[in-house]
Amino acid sequence: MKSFYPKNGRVVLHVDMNSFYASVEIAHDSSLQGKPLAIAGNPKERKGIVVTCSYEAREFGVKTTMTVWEAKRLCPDLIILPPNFDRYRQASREMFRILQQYTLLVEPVSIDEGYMDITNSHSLGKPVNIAEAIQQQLLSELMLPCSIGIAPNKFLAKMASNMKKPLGITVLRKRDVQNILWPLSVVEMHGIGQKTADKLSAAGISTIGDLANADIHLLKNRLGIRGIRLRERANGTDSRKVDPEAANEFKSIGQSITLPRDETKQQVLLDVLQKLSERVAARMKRKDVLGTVVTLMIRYKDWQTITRSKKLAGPIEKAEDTMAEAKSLFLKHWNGNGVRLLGVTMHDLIERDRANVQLDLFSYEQAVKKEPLLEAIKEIRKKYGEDIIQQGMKADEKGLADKEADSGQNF
DNA sequence: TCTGGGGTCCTAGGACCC
DNA sequence: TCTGGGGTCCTAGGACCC
Repeated sequence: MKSFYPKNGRVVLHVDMNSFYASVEIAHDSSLQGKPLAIAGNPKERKGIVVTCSYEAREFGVKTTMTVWEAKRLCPDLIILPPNFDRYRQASREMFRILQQYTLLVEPVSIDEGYMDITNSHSLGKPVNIAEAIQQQLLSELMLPCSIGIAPNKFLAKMASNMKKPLGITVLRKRDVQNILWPLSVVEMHGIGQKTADKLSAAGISTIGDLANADIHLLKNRLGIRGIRLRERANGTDSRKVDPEAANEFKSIGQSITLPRDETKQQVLLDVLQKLSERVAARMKRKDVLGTVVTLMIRYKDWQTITRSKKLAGPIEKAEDTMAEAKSLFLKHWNGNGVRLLGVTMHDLIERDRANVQLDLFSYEQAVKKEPLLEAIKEIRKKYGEDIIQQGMKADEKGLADKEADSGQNF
């Protein structure tokens, strides 16, 4: 019997939960079954946009990101529930636990979707049978429907899972790309939004097939390196590995909030900033990381949005430090106009263990300015032992000792 | 009554260094 | 004397996704 993908091919699944938040609510309260349901913020706090909705609601034309009043107009009987993220996170954990029963090569992408590499899971059966088993188990144990794409790489698996909803299973082989993918509009492609679609359209590229066969230099000119990559994807090529660790390597932690009304009072805004800083610091603490770049986001009442960031001399973790940086950015850049949204984000995160070493290197740099160099180096040695001191630092130590306390030195 | 909140990745210009 | 080019860091912002 021929294997599913011959010659070193891989078998990747993309599991995509169907209208996840709404499905979790229905699983939690069966009286919602079969009714038009939307998960949305409170319209009185002007956060009233639809985050997810049930398929019954979709039949009325209700869509994600629609305002609540718009959705209500289309579907007067629409049931609206506020999001319960703790409940969704719990359901998400249970869902990934099930996926991991099939293979440990599971890469969560978001709360409700993930990739699986089942290339070497022959013993579980054929890919389609594995997908069916996963879909059935999620449905019977969690009462949550999903769609699954089966393909030789992540991009095609993602495109495949999107083709049949709800409860679909779609196989997309590389040889199907021409027939199935190429006729579609470029905006259907994962990674292409309206802006990029407009740019492509201006260049005479409207279908995925056009993109697959477009001139490489033209794409490079218009879209940069993304253009090259998108063209490869349009040809069914994607070499990204399924990486179970990817979800743990997050790059930033931020909090933002849309204010109840456009706000011009400085003290009120600073109070909001304080709350945001506290929450960011709490999350950094929970994740055992420190941050070295802080970004402030201000959205004005006219929707104009600015971000202002600062690279710090050393990593920070405390709420008061985060607040101090956010506040100084705010006072420096706020133009006095009504503010609609404020956000605080920490980037360039490092794990606490490594951060401690870096903190001491930082204080070492400071110490260099005042103390004899070799003393400061000995201090650090004593604390961490020889091996933790980087090669470069040892090299620098020699040079520095010769020069005496040259405060311009940087590690 | 338009427009949430959490992210990632990429680009581009200026500073600075060699 | 009139003037290169590459690399990295920092900052701001755009595009996209769920």
